[in-house]
Amino acid sequence: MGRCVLTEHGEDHVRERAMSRAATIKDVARRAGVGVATVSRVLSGSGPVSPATRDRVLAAARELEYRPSALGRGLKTRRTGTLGLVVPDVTDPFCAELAAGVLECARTFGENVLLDAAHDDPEREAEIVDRLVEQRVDGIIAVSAGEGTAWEAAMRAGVPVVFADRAPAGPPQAPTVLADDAAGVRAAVEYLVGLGHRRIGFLGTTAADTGVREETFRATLAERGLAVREELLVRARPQRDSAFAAAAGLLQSRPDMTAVLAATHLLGEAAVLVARELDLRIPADLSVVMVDDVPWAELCDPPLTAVARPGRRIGYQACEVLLRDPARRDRSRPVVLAAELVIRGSCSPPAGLSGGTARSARTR
Amino acid sequence: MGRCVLTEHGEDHVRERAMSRAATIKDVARRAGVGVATVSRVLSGSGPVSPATRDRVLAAARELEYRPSALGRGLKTRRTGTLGLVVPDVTDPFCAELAAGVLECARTFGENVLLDAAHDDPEREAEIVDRLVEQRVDGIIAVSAGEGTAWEAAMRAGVPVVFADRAPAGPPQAPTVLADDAAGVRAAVEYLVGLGHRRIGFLGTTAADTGVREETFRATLAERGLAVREELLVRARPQRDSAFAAAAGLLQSRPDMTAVLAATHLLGEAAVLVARELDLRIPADLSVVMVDDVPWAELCDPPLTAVARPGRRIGYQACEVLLRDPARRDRSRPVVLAAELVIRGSCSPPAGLSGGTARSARTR
DNA sequence: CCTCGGTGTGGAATCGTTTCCAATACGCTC
DNA sequence: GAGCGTATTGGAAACGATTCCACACCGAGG
Repeated sequence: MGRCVLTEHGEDHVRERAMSRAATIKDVARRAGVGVATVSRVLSGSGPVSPATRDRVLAAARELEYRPSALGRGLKTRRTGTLGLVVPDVTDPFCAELAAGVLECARTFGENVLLDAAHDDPEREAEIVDRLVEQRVDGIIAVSAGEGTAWEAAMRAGVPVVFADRAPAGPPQAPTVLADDAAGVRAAVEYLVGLGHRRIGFLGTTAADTGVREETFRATLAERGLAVREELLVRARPQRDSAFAAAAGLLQSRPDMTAVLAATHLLGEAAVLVARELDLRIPADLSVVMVDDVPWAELCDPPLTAVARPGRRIGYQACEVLLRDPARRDRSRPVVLAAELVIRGSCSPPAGLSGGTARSARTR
Repeated sequence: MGRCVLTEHGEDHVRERAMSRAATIKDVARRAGVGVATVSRVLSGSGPVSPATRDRVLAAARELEYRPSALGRGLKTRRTGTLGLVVPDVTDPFCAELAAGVLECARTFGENVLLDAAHDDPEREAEIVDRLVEQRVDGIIAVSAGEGTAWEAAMRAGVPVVFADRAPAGPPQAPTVLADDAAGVRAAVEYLVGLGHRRIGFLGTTAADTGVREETFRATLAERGLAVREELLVRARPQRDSAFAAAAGLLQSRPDMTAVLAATHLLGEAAVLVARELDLRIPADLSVVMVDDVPWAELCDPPLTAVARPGRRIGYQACEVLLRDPARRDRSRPVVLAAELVIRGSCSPPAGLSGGTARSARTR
């Protein structure tokens, strides 16, 4: 038939593609000599089909390289097989880990994931949600920054929402999956206090998400009979430069502080870098604990003690809550996943206790 | 009208949502007393509409909280406003950075991004591509692991593909955006040689993507008149444990090696950790350079000298190539973005030259 | 011989948009 | 006042799937 039998198949494809566009179910039906309904039945595995017809349809589909269109299907079935994931920032290791969890779980359900980053901007977040609704996603998983209004709109539009890692303050009633930040911070503070620290600093953010961390910090100190010294609590905006400024301010002006708890890995990074700049040795001059056990914690010298929050599992579970058993989704309180204090080398008893050298915080 | 004027609006919404499902263009048309065509014209801004009608339609749309369905629109226009992004692993800082670039650019074009991770598994990659084609994405950006066959299928199906960061070996002819790995590695090797190093190790991977790095490593050594010593070249699989094993093997068995180039940040991490374990001081006993300037490079002690590859810009550009001017996309050679050697504190002249202390590589 | 209950099968409606095309009305010019 | 271009507008046909419903066929039971 063709001049070159070996490449005939390939030529076929090229010609078909080049001329008409992608094959539709109608093309398959025609080629197999059956009706579209039958093709649909074969491909979706529903309804009775005789083995002979099935084979013909399957063959036709293969020959045409037929791929059902998610658009056509979604229009009819009202499901897109896609869900939305909104995070503050993909390059944040914690968010990335969470996203990996979502991806992993979504995959087991055969769902796709539409990702976007809101950069802690409520307005941008609202716009993203709008677009996700427009895409008719089957659900949204959100590490939310803004207030609830955007999410309320989504839920009104019939799109289920699950919050991950951060519980929004506002009214939107939606299932939530969180890390047990309180327990983590409590463990960290108690660890420091147990080592003998009395003047412990706190680096937090103005964003809502470190709120419980700060509260727990205060509460634990109080429980242990230690006064909370307001001048040791500093808050930064969630940007890198702001974190630095905050850390610099705290470390420079409080020479009697012997330990610091960074409520965020960005703040932990800032603390480490500023300490190095100020020639403060960790842990001899300053003990450091950080929330979020990002990969570099172990690479630091000394390796950083940190509160490990299970980002991947949070993402996985959030996705599971969203997709499994949507009926039971609405009632039920937040899922809380354990956080764990990973003790490494960045904390020691304070200088006075251990007999270490007096600290030298020269401001060059 | 309502018993409580203040909440009437809200009740309206609830009732409408609870009963019927989301408003369609037909609902808007009816409410505004116009035809669907007119609504479409108003909302998409095409065609002439009288100001009065426009206002009525806009009002109706607002009252109904109407959101056009991307499904219906996509079916008709053959564009989904969504593109696919396939990376090896979202939690990898470089991939995350690249993804952020894609997100950023896609946003300026009003496109959504469907993300998935192939985990360096060609089979999985093929499956992902299949799903993206089924979703009828407008294009795919790929940091590909597998051979070209999956990508060929996508392109046959009419989905444009752009490769980012890695050029696939196979036949699939598609635009590509790369970092100038060769220049980066060359700069790194020359830097080490310039410092006086003669016995330089290389940690690479079995994956194809470090191929040019190894070649350039060899070539640069040769140019500088240095023999390439095969026993100093080690390759690991792209998993963490394999990287460790490779680093351990190299550092332990080659006590005369004075510097090492890690072709990957995972390998750099392994090198640093193994060196610490072996009580090798960096840079006194061993100089270390790594490809990919991940955030922790600066946090290391000493901070790591690294080849910075512009992940974000690669992603941004890949997306731009995909979306802007699709005609000119096909011809034209790969876009190559500069990589830069960022010199920090992990390299110094070898011990023999600088008069440093003799190294003590005890294997405890 | 005639119903009856299945089994396969195809036609046609439907999902929510865009867009072509025809129809209407309006303001001019001649 | 007729003719005509132009500004608006609505109806209807796609787009590509699923699915309801009707129909044909066939062996069994009355």
